[in-house]
Amino acid sequence: MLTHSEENYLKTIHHLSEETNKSVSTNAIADKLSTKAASATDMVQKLAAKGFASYYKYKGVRLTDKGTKEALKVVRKHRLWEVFLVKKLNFKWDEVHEIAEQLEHIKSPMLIERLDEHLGFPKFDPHGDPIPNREGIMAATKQLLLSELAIGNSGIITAVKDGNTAFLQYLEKIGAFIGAELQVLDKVEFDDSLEVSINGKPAQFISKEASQNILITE
Amino acid sequence: MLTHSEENYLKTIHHLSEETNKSVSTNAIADKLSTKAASATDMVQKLAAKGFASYYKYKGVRLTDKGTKEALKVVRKHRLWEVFLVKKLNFKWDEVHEIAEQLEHIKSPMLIERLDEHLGFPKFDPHGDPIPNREGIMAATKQLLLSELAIGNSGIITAVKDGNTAFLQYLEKIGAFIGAELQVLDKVEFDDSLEVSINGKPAQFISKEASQNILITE
DNA sequence: ATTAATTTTTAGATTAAGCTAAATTAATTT
DNA sequence: AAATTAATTTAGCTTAATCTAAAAATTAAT
Repeated sequence: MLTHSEENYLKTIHHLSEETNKSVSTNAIADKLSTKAASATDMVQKLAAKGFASYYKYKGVRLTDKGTKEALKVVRKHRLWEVFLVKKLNFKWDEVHEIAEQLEHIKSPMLIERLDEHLGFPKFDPHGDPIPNREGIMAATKQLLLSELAIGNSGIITAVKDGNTAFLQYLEKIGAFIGAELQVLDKVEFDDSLEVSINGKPAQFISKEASQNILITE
Repeated sequence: MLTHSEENYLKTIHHLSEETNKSVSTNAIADKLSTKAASATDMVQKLAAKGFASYYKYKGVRLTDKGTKEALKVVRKHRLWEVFLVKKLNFKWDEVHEIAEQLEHIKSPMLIERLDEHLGFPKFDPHGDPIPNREGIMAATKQLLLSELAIGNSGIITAVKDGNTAFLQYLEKIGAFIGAELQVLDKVEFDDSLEVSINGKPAQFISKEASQNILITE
């Protein structure tokens, strides 16, 4: 059984190596966890001894498959709790991280499965990050801002960055629901607004500000 | 800020002295927490040093007002999470204790207030135990099933377990409203039905099934 | 390619929580 | 009331997670 601290280290190592797939330095870990390098070294050696990571002195760490699996379990819990806090308890998306940092360590496989069901098996958390499923598999697609989508390309709306009421009402008005397919038809040079079609419906214009607040996957 | 362990000790001391109002022995605490008396002694001294308890060697502990306040906060959290698990995640009432033991230590006053609201400000947990409010005040009595009430005793109807329409209509017909006073006059051995008076009205019979679906406080 | 600077590890303390075994105090029995 | 039993506390050890300071290895710079 993993301690809170072990889980935090696994999650951090996973996060730091996710993009690059390279081994992670103890200093980077210490920075991320606001602790000291000496502490990170200690823990990394412990995780390696338990088979969660492979580690060579002065060369950094990487997670083993076993370690990755555990890290993804924590990520899954963290992100599901974030969805709960936002969707059910009406927290703002930027208020939930610290509470989820605590909730992610609750140990009960049944709890997390029931929570997942209760939330309707969400695929993304309120920040747009994908939620790993029970097996640790998650949507591989990178999240983009609508504003980053090239002309002619299309994607599915997965989340909004700032979910303030006025913005959500605006989205509702133009039919831009979570899950809707959206294609960029053209960009207006003048104000960086986008001409888009939503679920094949007739074209609409979306302002630069709005397009930087809508998250999609290609 | 209290540690998990400190919170567990406060809760346990509170629980053990709740009925009798007498000081609690370190052995009783150790038993309840499945730990050793020596550990309980250590912690009790620490809690006393921090002003949460008053303790005299060989004489046992009692909580100070400050300690009681903290203990009740933990109890409030525990019981609200139990309601959440049963009402929202469909756990059975006897499956929730261990998960709530973990959830009760999550630190976020805002979280617990939002949860309370989300659950509709419940007054009792799924076991019938009263939930302290934000100020630590709670209904003095535990909820019982009507079927658990002894002959001659009376109580106030506070809730029903399964509130299906047919049952509520039946209750209405016999005048058994929430808040009504109900006295058990006799038990029928044959089918375990109860002869009761409701708000002093002429006697009625309530089936075993119905009596196991009505919650009362004495 | 040495030297200097930086990064990383090791060594040794510290704090919190727990344990066992021994010592002490309280309670019970004769 | 003294002796025995039981309850409680103290002393000293252990583990996990942290820290600081010193040592060692790596990287960068002249």
